[in-house]
Formats: sequence, structure tokens, C-alpha cells
Amino acid sequence: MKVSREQMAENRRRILEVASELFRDRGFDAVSVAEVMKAAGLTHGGFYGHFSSKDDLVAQTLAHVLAADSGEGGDFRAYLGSYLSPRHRDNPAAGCPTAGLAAAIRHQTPAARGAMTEGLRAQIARIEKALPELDPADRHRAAIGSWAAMVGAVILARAIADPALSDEILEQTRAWIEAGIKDGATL
Amino acid sequence: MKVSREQMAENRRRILEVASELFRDRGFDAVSVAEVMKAAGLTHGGFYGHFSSKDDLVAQTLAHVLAADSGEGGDFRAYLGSYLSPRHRDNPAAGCPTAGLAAAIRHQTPAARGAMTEGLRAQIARIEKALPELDPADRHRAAIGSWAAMVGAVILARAIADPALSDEILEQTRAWIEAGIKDGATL
DNA sequence: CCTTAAATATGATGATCATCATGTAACTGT
DNA sequence: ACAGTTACATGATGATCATCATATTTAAGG
Repeated sequence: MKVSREQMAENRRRILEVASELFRDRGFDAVSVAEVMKAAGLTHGGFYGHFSSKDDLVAQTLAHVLAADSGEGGDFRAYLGSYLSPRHRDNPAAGCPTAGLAAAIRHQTPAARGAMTEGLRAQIARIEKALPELDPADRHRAAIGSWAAMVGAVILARAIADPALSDEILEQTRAWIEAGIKDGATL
Repeated sequence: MKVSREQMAENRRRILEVASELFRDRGFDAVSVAEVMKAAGLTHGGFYGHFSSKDDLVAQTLAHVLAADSGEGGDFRAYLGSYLSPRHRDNPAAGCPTAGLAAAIRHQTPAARGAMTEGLRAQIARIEKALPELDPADRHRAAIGSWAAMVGAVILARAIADPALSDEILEQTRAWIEAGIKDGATL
């Protein structure tokens, strides 16, 4: 049952990949180590060969998934539209890890919080780069405010039972952010 | 060890009260039924005389805490300032239940989601009432967009390790929302 | 090839927890 | 006062889970 070096690296990558999906979908607490390993095609025994603890897995999974650039080059409007879409709301497992996990990170280890901190910094910088038409101070403010609203809207939209209200949260927040970006320079 | 009718009602109220604080502080999963009872000055045995399950406690706690009006009459600027303050960020147990628990409600029972749905509706209406200077369509949009940004900003500010960045998230989001309210009518 | 070390599997272990069973005391209505 | 009811306490129970111990297999290096 020993596998090749590459196979082991591949296994590790798969574990991080499936863990990021399971965690986004159901939260850190609701997903067991054994379940992650099974989803990766392994059994629970080998887990501690790859990670020192479940907390370690959480931290490394966060670093892994937050490092992945969310693509969507530089068109903020397009990114905004897809982020605040019913499709994104309804697919947390494949969706933004910040929307899915940010609130839970408060209860995790310092290593996990550190990964989130760097991920947030990078995301703000990414959004700023996608808003070249604003002057620097407005751009920074718009990036932070827009990102807070995007994350908040998806979290609220996912929390409620009424689909019409949920759709409305997404759509009105999208319109509100677009207006804010347009008017940003009038501050 | 039977107690009076009023004492029982009082006990029930205390259970809901301490549960709302413990849940906001540490999340639904991390707080045990026994711990809630102990914090209420009782033992775990009596729990099922008040609630049919832990899920039932969660749902009733949410309904209880979301029904409480967040005070702060009609001055939205003042509400915004205190909501996006370091003090609020640093005291989840006494803070907004939406900021503390909304993300976790996705994993709870339909009853809990229902309570959140009504709480969100009420909150949007409350904010609309506090924004009388905007015309109706802008007011609705501003209420939803502002609330999403407020909740998102507090969640992000609580998730990260760097205090300076955390402060900045709060402050820039506050400025961004204030600008959006001012410019709302220019849509 | 042959040996050795490493990666994974199988199978404990001990802790935590929601929930249940039962006892006990005291409120309530008479 | 009394009897019956009931709210709460004490003490299981069974499940889940993170983590550890040990066995098995095979890649890797000579």
C-alpha cells in the first residue's frame, strides 16, 4: 500500500481539493476527517501522514483554496454579476470560499485566520485592479465596500428560506454596488 | 425540585437568553446543550422539558433574538457607526445575531431558516424606515445593499488576524455606505 | 533482486455529546 | 393538609469522531 512519490503528491492535492469542496458545502465541523479521506479515494488511516491534525487540514485547505485566483480577469461588472447570481448562491461547494467559510474562520486556529487575512488582502487588491476608472482613494474604498456587500449578500441569500426574497437580495445588492461604483468619484 | 409556573417561564427565558449569547459567541455546533443549561443555572436533565431537541432550541433562540428590535430608533448614521465599530466586532456575544449566525443558518433546520427569513425582512423594513430622505425604489435598494455590506464587513473584520486591516474594513465600508446613501437618488 | 523505509489500510481508544430513564421534591388545586 | 402532577436533578446509553497503534504492501536505492 505504499505508493509512488508522485502518487502521494497527487493524493495530497486530491485531499485538499475534496476538503475544500466539502468544507464549503457543509462547514468545517460537519465534515469528518474520515469523510474527506473517503471522498479522496482513501481511508482515514493515512490522514496523519499528510497532516498533523484536522486543524492543520483546515488551515492548509484555506491557504490552498484562497491562493487560487478566482479567474474573471479584469471585468468587475461581469465578476459582480456572476458572484451575485442564483447559480453561485446555490452551489457553495464550487463557489467562493470566503462567502462559504469566512464566518467560521473566527472559530479556527491562528494559522487558518492567517490564511484568510492574506486571502482578503489579495482579493481587495484584485478588485482594485479591476476598477481602474476610479481615482486611488475611491478605488480602495469601493473595493472594500463592494467586497463586503458581495460577501454579505451571498451569505444572507443562502441563509433564508424564501427564494423570491433571496433573489431580491442578490439583485438589489448588485444594483447598489454598480451605482456605488459609478458614483464613487462624487464623494 | 419542581418550581413555580413563573419560575419555569423565567427559566425558559434565561435559557433562550444565555443560548443566544453562547451561540453568537461560539457558534451552534461548539455549544453543547449541557453548557447552555449550566449557563442558565440548571442541569442538562431538564432541557427536554423545555425544548424537543437542540435543533428546536436553535430555532427558538433565533426567533427570540431576531424579534428583539435592535433599538437605535431612526438614526441610520448612528446605527451604522456603532454597527461597524471595533466594539461591535469584538463583542459577538452581545452583538448582531445576523452577523454572528447568518452563515451558519444554511446548515440548520427549516424552522431556523424561517426565523432568519422573517428577521431579515423585518430588518430591511427597519432600515428603510430610517432612510426617509430617499425615494421608495432607491430606499429599498439602499436598505438591502447597506445591510449586506454591514453584515459582510463585520464577518470579514472578525475573520482576519491583522487588527489594522480589520479596522480598515469597518471604516472603509462605513464611508462607502454613507456615500451610497447620499448618492442614492442619482441612480 | 533484496532490503529498507514509507504510505496506506485496518482496527482500537477515549472523549464528547444529544438524548433518554428514572428519581425526587415541591408547586397546585382541592 | 393531601394527592397528584411536574420541573428539574442525577445518571445511563449509544453514536460520532479525532487521533493513535499496528499490520501490510510496495516503491526506491543499492
